[in-house]
Amino acid sequence: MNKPRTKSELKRNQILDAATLQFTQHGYAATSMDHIAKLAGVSKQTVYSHFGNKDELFITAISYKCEQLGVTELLPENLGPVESTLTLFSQRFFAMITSADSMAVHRTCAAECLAHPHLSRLFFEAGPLFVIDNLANCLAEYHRRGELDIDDCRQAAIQLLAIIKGEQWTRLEFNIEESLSAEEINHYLRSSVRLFIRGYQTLS
Amino acid sequence: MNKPRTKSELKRNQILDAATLQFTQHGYAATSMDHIAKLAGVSKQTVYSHFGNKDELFITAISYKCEQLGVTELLPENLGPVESTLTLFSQRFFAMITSADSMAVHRTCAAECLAHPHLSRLFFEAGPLFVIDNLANCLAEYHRRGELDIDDCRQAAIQLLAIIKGEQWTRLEFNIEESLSAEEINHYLRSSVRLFIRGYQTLS
DNA sequence: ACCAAACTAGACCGTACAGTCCATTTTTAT
DNA sequence: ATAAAAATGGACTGTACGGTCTAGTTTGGT
Repeated sequence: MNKPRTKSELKRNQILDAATLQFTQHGYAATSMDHIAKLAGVSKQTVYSHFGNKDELFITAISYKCEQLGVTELLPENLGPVESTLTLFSQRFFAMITSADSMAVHRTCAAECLAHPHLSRLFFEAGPLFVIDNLANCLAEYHRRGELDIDDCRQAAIQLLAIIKGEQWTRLEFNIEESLSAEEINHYLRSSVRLFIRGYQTLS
Repeated sequence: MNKPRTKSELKRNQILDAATLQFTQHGYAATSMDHIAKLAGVSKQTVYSHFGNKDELFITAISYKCEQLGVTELLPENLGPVESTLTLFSQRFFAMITSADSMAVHRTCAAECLAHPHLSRLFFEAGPLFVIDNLANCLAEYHRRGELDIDDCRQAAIQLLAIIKGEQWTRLEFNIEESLSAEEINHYLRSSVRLFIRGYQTLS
C-alpha cells in the first residue's frame, strides 16, 4: 500500500483493488470489465487507459497479490528447541495457507494455470518455493547442531509442509462445508511435528 | 462403459464423452454447448433433449468421471512387510493422482467449487476421503500386528497421503514446466515411506 | 489563468454464447 | 408397414461481454 500521490494513481489503485477482489472471488471468466469499473467507482474508459485489456489487468492484479505472499516471515529470529520452533512454524504456516486471501489466490492461479502459466508460476515461486527454501535453511541449521539427522533438507522441508496442509486444507480447497475444529487442527499439527521429529531424530 | 443398446443411448454417451473431455480440459466457462455438440458429432438440439441445460450436462459429466476415481484398489490383497506394502501403495497412489485424467478432474472441481459445491464434494468423497479410509484400515491392521505404533490411524493415513503428494503434485497443479525426474520421484517416495515408518515405529 | 492530460457517461460495435423453434429426416418399436 | 419417438441442421432470440468512440468535464502542472 504505497502513496497515491496523484488522483490518477488513486484511481489506478482503486481499479487494482476491485479487480483483485473480483478475480480472486469469482474467477477470470466470471468477472467483467464493466463490473470492475463500477466496483472501483470509475469509468470503463479509465480502466482501459490504465490497463490495456482484461488480460493485462488480470495479470497485474494477481501478480500484485502474489508478491504480498512471499513477504511473511514464518520462522522466529532465534531458533530455540526443535519441537517448539517447528510447532510455532506449523501453526503460522497453516494459518497463512488457510487464510481466505491465500486460498482465493491459490484457487485463481490454479484455475488459470493453463491459460496463464506465467501467473501460476509466479504464485508457485512466491508461495511454495519460497517457504520450502525458508524451512530447508532452518532444518539445515538443526542438522548442523546435531538435533536432527537429515541428509536432504529440501526434501524434508517439503515433507513437513505437505503434512501440515493435511486434510483441512483440501477441505477448504473444495469448499467443503464441515471444517475440522480448532482443537482438532492443533492436535493434528502437534502430532505431525512429532511424527516429523521422530522420523528425523538423531540416533544417540 | 456400458452397453449402448439403442442409437439414442449411443448418442448420449458420445455427448457425455465429449462434454467430459471439454469441461475437464478447458473448464466450465470456456466450453460451449455448440462445441460439445460438434465434437460429439451430434446436433445441438440432441444435446438439449438429453440434458436440459449446460449446468445439468456439466454435473452429469463430472459426476460420471468422479465415480470412476474411487474404484481403483491401491493396496495389495495380502499385506506383507510394512515397508514394501507402503512403498508399493505410495507408487500406485502417486501415479494415480498425477495422471492427466485425475489432475484434470481435480482442477475442474476445485475451480468450480464455489459455483458447484455438490460436485466438488462428490470429488472429495470419491477421491481423498475414499483413499484415506482405505489406507487407515491398512494402517490399523499393522497396528494390530504390532508393527506400527499408531494411536490415530486416520490421522496417520492423512499424513502419509499428504507427504506422497509432496512437491511434484503441486508443480502439476500449477502447470509448471519442469517436473522432477522419475528417479527423483522414486527416491522421494521411498524416503517418505521411511520417514513415516520411523515416525510410527514401535519402540522395542 | 491556461492548457494538456486524465476522467466521465453513455452510446456503440462485433462477437460469442445459451437456449428455442421448426420443418425435415431417421430410428425404433409394434 | 406404419406411426410415434428421436435426431438433424439451420435459423433465430436475447443477452452479456470486450473493446472503441465521442463529446464534454475535471484535474494538475506551470
